Amino acid sequence: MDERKNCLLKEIVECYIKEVKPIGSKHLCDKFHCSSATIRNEMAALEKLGLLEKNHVSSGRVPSEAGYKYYVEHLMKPKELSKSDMQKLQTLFSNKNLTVSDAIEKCLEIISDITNYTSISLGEYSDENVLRQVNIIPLDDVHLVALVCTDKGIVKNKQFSIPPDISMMEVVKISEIINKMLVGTPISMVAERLEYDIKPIISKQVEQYEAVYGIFYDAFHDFISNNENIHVVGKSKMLNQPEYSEPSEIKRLISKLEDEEQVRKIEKHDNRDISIYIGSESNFDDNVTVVKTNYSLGGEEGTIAIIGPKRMEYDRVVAVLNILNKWLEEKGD
Amino acid sequence: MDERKNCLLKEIVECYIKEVKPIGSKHLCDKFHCSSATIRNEMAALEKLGLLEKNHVSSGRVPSEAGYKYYVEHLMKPKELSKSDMQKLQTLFSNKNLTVSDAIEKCLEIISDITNYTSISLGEYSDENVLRQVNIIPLDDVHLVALVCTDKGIVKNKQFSIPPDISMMEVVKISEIINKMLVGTPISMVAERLEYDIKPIISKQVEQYEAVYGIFYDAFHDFISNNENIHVVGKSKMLNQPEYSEPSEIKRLISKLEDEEQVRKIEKHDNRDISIYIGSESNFDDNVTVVKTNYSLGGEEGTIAIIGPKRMEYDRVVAVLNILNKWLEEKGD
DNA sequence: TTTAGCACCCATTACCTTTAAGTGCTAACA
DNA sequence: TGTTAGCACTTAAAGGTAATGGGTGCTAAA
Repeated sequence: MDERKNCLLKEIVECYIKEVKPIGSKHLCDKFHCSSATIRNEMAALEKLGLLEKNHVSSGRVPSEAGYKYYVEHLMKPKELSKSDMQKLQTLFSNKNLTVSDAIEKCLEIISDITNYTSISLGEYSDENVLRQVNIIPLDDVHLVALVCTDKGIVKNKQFSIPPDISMMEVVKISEIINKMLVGTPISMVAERLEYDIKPIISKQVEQYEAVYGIFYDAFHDFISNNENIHVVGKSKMLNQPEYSEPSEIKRLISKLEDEEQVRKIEKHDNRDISIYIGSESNFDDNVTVVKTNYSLGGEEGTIAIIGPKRMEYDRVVAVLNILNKWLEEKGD
Repeated sequence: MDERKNCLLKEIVECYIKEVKPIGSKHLCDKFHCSSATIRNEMAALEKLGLLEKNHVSSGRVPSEAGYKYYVEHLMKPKELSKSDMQKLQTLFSNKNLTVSDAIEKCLEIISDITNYTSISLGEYSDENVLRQVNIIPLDDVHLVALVCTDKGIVKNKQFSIPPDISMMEVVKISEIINKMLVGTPISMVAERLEYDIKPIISKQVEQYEAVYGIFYDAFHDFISNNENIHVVGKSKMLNQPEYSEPSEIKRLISKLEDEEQVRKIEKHDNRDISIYIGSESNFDDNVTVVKTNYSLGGEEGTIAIIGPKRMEYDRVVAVLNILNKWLEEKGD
């Protein structure tokens, strides 16, 4: 890989990203001040290295997966964002009063808007959340709302109807015991401590303790199990990409994006770097690239991912995520 | 419209729904014990009545919008559901412990599953919800969670940071005033009473009352303005319909289904009947039919709508909604 | 009122040809 | 030794033509 091959590959990748057509040797003569034959020789070499591909024997060249990878790792430089893109980001940054989940949602919308790709978030409450308090709010004789609140301000509520042989007072009493003993426990540990620390105590003090225990178990369990916040924004954006001109391809992709199980295959990222997973590396679909980064914000942490075609505008996407990352970091601490 | 024309139209509509191909006269000879020429005469008559259409001069017939309408109003009979469909519904009905929004969501999933069409819900909290209590839960010196709870068990929470010159105690004090005065007020009226009944009082008792007032205003405002619960389930189901074989059509539809503003054009229905809006009547897209019904469940009321192609299996859809309706009614009261 | 017969219509398909874009290879050149 | 011109070759895409098949409306006779 000499200097000229690097330049050539860079040119071919970037040109292909723009034009979506296989690149022929003639198109590059001018830029490289040489004849098409010379370019062809170089291209043949790049193909031998596995960085370029042909669709058929006499077609122009297209970057291979390895070619894209080499490009993002060695050749690409993040791009300056346009004025209008920066403005859109500013509207997000200036909005101070968003809740965590709204901020992330808004984030995704803006990403989708300025990149024209699909964006997703995979979030969950972090272990920084410790139990702050449990409230029982009676609605009437048989209905109550159980409220679980963490010190990071995440609040979940669940409604219950209690069996007729249990008095509301007993439930409230137990909530008080929990408040005394479990406050400060990381939210992920609460279920366990409920079982081993609380259950033995209430089994002595309360008659129908199994039923009452169930209420609290459910309330916490709900907190934990609804822990996964998955959002997918801009599903239809991908359809504007020229690679989705075949109905069958469109259906395949849209169905995948609709299917939470499939989306969950995009695993969480584990650091703040921006990582790029191309095609088969994406773990989601061989025809897309997934770009990921991490966030940690107000007791929730997770991954933001952008899904685009393999010929994604990597330089812009990385630039957007860089800026977003900086913002999330400031906001997170 | 004599008896035979009715039969013929019914046959054509139902056949077209199954086959998705224009129906020619020959296909109906056997069933009607007459020659194709006779059928052709009748078809020409039905076309003159505006109930059938031709794609081009020598093609078979296709039901017109008016034809579908006549069919659903005069000819269609709700179908018996299959065993497996009934079983799927049973899994929904047997699940007792669902919250309102989960129940509706589940409902939509099952509808989409058994009809293979897209289903949506447009819900909002009903005026049956009256304010039950407001809680202020301090998180630390400057952060608090405001909690609004209605007697139907709908609970919303919102986190605030309070300005440094306001003490937490003042906020709590005002929450007590609100609890004394506003409990029992329909949730839609709270903002108004807050302005006219509460504000004058606290303006005397609290120094920085504007800021504190803002907190409660925001908390309630959020309750009201996040009032619209829109869910769309099974967007990709429509893509399995043979009418969506053109990329441009697919994009158009998916983009519409993704766009909340567009979906909102499907207006709320106002009674428990099942109503059918075909094509241009749908207010959403000329190429689809929207079937609507109403629900009222645990303090939330709204509309469930099914979006399918105009050649929807009306008889099955109506049957499903009939059963669902019955269940929602039982559960609602 | 129903039917057979016939002329006619047109979307779809298959097949063929042309065109344009591009390649690899060879041999000559600097 | 790297570069280039020239040439034979490949292929997808576009265009043109013809055949096919499913359908119609109309007329005239039963």
